[in-house]
Amino acid sequence: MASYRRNMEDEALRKGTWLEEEDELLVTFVTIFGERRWDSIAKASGLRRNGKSCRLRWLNYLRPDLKHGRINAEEEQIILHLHQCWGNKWSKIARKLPGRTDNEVKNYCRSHQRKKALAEEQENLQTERGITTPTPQDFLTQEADQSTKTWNFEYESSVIEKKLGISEVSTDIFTLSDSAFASSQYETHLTDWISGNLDNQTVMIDGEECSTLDPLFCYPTWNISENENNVSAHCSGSLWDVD
DNA sequence: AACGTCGTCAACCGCCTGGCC
DNA sequence: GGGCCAGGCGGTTGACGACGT
Repeated sequence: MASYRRNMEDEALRKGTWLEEEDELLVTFVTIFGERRWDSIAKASGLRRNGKSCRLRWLNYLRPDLKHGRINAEEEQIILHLHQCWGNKWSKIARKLPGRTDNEVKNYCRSHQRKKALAEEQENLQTERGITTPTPQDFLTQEADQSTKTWNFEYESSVIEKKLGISEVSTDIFTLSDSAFASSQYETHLTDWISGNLDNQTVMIDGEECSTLDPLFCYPTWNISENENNVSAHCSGSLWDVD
């Protein structure tokens, strides 16, 4: 009998796209009841939706603090970096982007990954045919060779390897492997840094205003001092000031 | 204009977790 | 401790519009 009643209730439930009237009703009842007890809201409002559906509609679409519209370049950088760091922790990533939902972040990442996969596929095809496209590292090395003796990517790499205690290095810290990063002193620091700095703040660096959301702000600046006995390196920039 | 393909986004589903009794 | 329930989360699907042919 109970299951029969449940079936009848389920059949009466609406699914699919929300109507404007439903939205208005939901907003009214969330205003009264607050953002909880979604089953009660669903029943009290007379909406033929279940509590989960109401909650989702509110969180992903109706919440007044939501930012509607396309993901901008700054947000894109944050999403991609944090996805590299945390993996598919969509809600965790979304919390660092005010006004964005986990659903938006997830959808964005998926379409981005699809594009990336396509690009890689094409790259592989080109490689098979013997055509290669230059990597950022190629440019770094070229530039270093031409402009200054102090900046040599190979040299920098080995210093960074030593500093982080890893065998492979990337100029993009977020692409470091989990194990390499977890074993370094920077792991805890980075987590704290991200938590503390992903609100858009303006800071002064070398007399210039910089946003803490600017991806360049995340990259280390390596100060290398050399004497007869040893070579020491210290990386600077707010993210890299461990001490 | 008609059709097919692709990308985006909203919504649903199932599993998991935490709180309460 | 165990069952129940509400809510959170990530994966998946389907609708729809944009764009190309």
